[in-house]
Amino acid sequence: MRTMSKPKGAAALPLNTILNGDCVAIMDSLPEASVDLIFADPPYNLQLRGDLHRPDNSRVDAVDDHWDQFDTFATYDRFTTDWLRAARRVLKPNGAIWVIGSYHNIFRVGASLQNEGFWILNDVVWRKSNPMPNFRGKRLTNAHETMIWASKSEGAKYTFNYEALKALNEGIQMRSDWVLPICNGGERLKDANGDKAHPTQKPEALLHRVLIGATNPGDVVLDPFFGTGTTGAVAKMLGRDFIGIEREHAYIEVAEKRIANVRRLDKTALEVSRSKRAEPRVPFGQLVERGMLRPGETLVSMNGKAAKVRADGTLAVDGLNGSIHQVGAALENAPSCNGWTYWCFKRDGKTVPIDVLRQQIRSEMDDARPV
Amino acid sequence: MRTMSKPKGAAALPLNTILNGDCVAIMDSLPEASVDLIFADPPYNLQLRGDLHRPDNSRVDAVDDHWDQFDTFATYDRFTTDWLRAARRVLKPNGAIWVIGSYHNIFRVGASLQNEGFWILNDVVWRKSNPMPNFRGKRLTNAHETMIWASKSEGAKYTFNYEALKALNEGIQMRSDWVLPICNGGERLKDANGDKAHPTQKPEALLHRVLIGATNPGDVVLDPFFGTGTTGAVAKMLGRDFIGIEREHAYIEVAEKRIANVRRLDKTALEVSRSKRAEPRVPFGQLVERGMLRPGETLVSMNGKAAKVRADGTLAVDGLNGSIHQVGAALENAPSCNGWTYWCFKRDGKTVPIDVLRQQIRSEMDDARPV
DNA sequence: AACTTTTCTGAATCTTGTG
DNA sequence: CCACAAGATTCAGAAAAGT
Repeated sequence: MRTMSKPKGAAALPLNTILNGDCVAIMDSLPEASVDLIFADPPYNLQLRGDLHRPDNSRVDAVDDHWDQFDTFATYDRFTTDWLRAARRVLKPNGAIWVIGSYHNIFRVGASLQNEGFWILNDVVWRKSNPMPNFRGKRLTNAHETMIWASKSEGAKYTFNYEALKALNEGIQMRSDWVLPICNGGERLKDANGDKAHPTQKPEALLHRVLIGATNPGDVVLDPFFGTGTTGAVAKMLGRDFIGIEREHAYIEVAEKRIANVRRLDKTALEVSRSKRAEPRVPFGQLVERGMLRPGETLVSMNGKAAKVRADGTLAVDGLNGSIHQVGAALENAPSCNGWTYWCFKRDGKTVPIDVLRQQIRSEMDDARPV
Repeated sequence: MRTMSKPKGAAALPLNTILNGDCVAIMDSLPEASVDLIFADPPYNLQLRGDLHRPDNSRVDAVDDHWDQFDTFATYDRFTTDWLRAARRVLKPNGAIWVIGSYHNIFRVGASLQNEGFWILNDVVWRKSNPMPNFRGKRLTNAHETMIWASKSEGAKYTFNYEALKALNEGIQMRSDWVLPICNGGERLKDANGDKAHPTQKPEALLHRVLIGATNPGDVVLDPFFGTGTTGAVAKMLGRDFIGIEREHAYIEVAEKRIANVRRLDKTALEVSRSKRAEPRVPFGQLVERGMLRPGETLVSMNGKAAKVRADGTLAVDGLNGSIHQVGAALENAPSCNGWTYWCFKRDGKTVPIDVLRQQIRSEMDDARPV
């Protein structure tokens, strides 16, 4: 009696297939309130201008695909509202949605989500361990993307596997910031020419965490911007069903081949290998920002040298300035110097190595360890 | 004649004071295009329902102040648009704004910023090293807040002290995710009863990094939601001027006392590492004019290319001639080339980059300049 | 084969001054 | 407004190439 235990209309769901076409039209053709989770990676509307070159003159292969072009914010908002409405219709009352984006689009997406009645549960920051730097030194390294997790409406009973995520995080409650590398290496899909098959392929680790935390085995996961099928691959691996929607034939072809090669995991295989984290690096500047040392304060070395702390975390001593390591090395006329053990500060008449302050910060960071 | 050297209307700026009242009305009363930076920590529109209790049944002291209550998203959007418009008017053309918020309000704030013509430069995640856990285990630990950094308009020349932030981060480009502890301990201001004076006091370390990175000494920083004055305290310490606006008398009282106790840092402590772009431009021809290089002399590149110096400060190599940059770019078949680091000259058998000669000229210029 | 060095690349709203 | 030229600018990790 398998069909009887399923909700009405579920039999019509095209499970574990990729549907080709516009996601709004296709979602409208699916039965109402039929999927448990939606994961969406919509176009970011990057609005890039000219070319960008690295300092070594190589050209950055930017996202200039036609599907990321929108005339105005208003056009993008209409696009967003349209697909969110269609998505909300196919979502079960206790279902949830995850949307990923960058500062180019995520604020518009978030506002639209709220306007359409979704209820935001968390915003989750994907902190990239290896982002592309800012080559021209004109802004901060754009080192993260944002995901929004929302239930269909306020008060809905969404799925949240608290203990599973806590286990993934070595027994500590999972935080809203996730440190994960970008997708490259063997995981990155290539086309026939050896070029990347999709400009913005997401890492499977990201989807792994989302699906473990927000779905149960057997749940139906819909991805309206399927691309090369990371959502489908991870869903299959974790024993969830998926429905993919994608406009580009080329991406579908790659995705189908990819997913065919995925093996559903048995339970024991679900264990994740985890590497122990090295001692986190603490920039000296943080001691200044946090008021542990004051700009203008004098640091001294064991052999009587002295230097002044500046507001940007460098040291200055007659004409010379640089990092704690550089200034130490220069004063000692040595090729290198560990500034952390070289410099001391004075408190209550006592001379204390600044490394003590670094240890203090590290112990605070341990409390926050996100992995 | 102090007033004559000041820009028009600047005399009217109420520097280093806290103005009591509604921020829109007060900003409208200030002269147009008069402040360099705005830091805003607007109400978060938290929409908390009822009380929250910890597992041990103690009550969480939530933000339920009357100033954080908005009926609907539309009401909040109107409020946001109103203060952003007023803020944009008082901002100088090359000024910038920072706004901090959480998932409750930041998406609406970000969309409004874009709608009003601000140009987003980065979104910055403040990752809290010691956030409040999620007691119910129903969501992820809300471990971060989001700041949006935007210029007044696209293409504006905002202030960004790239080198100073890089120095603060021990020589590595500053990223868009900042790990800092929340404000507690001695920094957390208490009222007469020993309770926290303000529910959402921001850490000074956060403002330190913002002001070091996005302002210069002497700049005017406006905070329209001043609260207990973290912005003012850090601005004063770092030699920036501030203007605070706050509705609640109780907060103003605390802030004034707090800021009075802050000492301004002296000038040497405020100096930060500066970008090469700020250094004076030296034409290559000057090296020839001064006899540091002789016409007819051969320059070589690291990879073995050679060119001859001509009397007018251009280089020549078989048929080709032009500036040190143009010839380097042509020889390397590259879009551009920094001739100063590309070309070397020979002295006493050693190969030396011509940039050394430029540095020599620059240091002579420093000696000649009155400090 | 093991190890070191070089090369390559990633959702990027990425310069500034002069004429 | 535009065109042109000077010249400043990158981090982590994997793959490829060299020893």
